[in-house]
Amino acid sequence: MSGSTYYVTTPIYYVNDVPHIGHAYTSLACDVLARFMRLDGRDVHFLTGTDEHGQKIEKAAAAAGMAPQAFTDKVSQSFRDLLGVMDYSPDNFIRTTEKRHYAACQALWEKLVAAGDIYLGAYAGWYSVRDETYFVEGETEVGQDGKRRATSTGAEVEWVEEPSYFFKLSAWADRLLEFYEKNPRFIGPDSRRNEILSFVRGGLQDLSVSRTSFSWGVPVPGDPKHIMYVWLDALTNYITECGYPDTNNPLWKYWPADLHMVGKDIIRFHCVFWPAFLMAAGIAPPKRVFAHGWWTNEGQKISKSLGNVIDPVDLVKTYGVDAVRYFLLREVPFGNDGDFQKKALVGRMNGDLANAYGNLCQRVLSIVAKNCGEKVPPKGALTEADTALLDRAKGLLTIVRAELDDQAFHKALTSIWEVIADANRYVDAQAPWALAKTDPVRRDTVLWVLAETIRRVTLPVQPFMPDATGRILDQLAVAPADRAFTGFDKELVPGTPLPKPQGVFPRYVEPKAE
RNA sequence: GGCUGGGUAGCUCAGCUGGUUAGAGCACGGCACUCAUAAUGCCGGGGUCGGCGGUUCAAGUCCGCCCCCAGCUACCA
Repeated sequence: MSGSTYYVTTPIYYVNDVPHIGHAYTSLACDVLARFMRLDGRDVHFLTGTDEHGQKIEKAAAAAGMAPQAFTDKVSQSFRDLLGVMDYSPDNFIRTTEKRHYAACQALWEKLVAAGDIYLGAYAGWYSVRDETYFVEGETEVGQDGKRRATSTGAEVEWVEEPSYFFKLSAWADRLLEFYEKNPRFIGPDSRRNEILSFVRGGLQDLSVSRTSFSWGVPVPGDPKHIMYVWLDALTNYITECGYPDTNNPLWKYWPADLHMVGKDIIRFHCVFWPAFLMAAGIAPPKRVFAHGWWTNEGQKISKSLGNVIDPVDLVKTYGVDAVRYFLLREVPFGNDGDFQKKALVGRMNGDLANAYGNLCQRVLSIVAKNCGEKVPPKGALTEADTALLDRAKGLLTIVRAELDDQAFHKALTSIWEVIADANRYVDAQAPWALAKTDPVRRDTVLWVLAETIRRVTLPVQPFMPDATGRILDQLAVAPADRAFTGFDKELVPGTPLPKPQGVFPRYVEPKAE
């Protein structure tokens, strides 16, 4: 386990949009995993980036009077800005407009052609000249005048066929089912796995993988009128990063990816199309794809038209990055949809962070500071209560590791906070302030047990709240090198000088004026 | 319509292969304590476990029917 590679990816975000809570959520989950695995000694590669091709971008750029590349240079910046705001730690930020990505896409294409999985056919659909786009049957309706129109735009549509290359996806259904069977962890959570299985069991159609209706994208080798359609372009970024087609590239060691984190809307691309492409090209599919849910805002579906889009930058400004990170991963079972409520966020901030965790640190560290000469107190003989608490804290790393292996962030945090609650109970039961008068030796041991418990609890919280936990570990004088999990069993050494304690998780008080 | 997953305390949810008085967190009420960020701890109220019927010594936990909710049922990133 230690030293082994861990490659985790976010989807590449389409730059047609500005970053919202959904983007932040996906990347946050990846960031926590990446940070955890690094602390756990893994050789981590964490990739995020932007998808910058396609007709929408081409048109948006034209509308802005800009060249497509200049346009995407500009709008992809907001996604790069989010990295700092949310404290993400990617190893690279990939863009589909990079030259190496063109090379990778074209190499993959040629591999698929050589394998006989791509053929030239015709893509047919209901085309709206006005919208310059195709609609599927279900997106259109026939009016009273007998004419068929796009339901969403009201524009008249006509049946059009254009030449297009197809990928023989229909031939891959059985092999995909066999792959799912042999790799039960390939799709998470289980509910999504069921959906994908039933979808593939229902049979697959060949997939149109090129378009001639726009030019902003990767040209098809040997037939540059054709531009690769979204699937082949976007998904390929994951292997572009590793150097494909150069499997001697040092980064190739990270493939196959350990985890593609995605929103539930793009699970099919990742769980059906992508492994089929890869298997057809003789490349190993990723080990796992996990689809998380969506957020609603105070019970309402989020949409631009409703004007209730949640801006992660605003959240961080108001509540702080650690609280936002904690809330998003603690409030909702990861994989489920969740409802974003201010009062729930404030409840978590004040209840879980300020009252339970922050106050535990503060009450313990301030007694230590006042009674133990601003040093780690001496550790005497341990009672049953002492070892019971310490043992629970010692067990956390194994528990959190297992939960994160399943992307069960909420369970990992719940387990940690149970120990925090135990520690608060222990403080009350041991009453070190009373021992100060009767048995200062025992008091010191109690305080040592508490400080050591805080240290053990805090190490696995680091990936979730890197800033606050860093400050707590500073107050315990834990050396940076001992904050990785190799330091988990390095107990606090009595006599180590400690800095003056300071609150780390302030209570959130609603501003007076709204 | 079909498929899948759900309907358990005010809210969010745990309850594995059926077995003592159905649990947790939050919210609410009372008490204790005072080291601490008016924090913490203890106690308590509150549930026809969607409905009806069945199997069983025993069902939230199995079977049948019904009601309700969510997701999926492909070319939009």
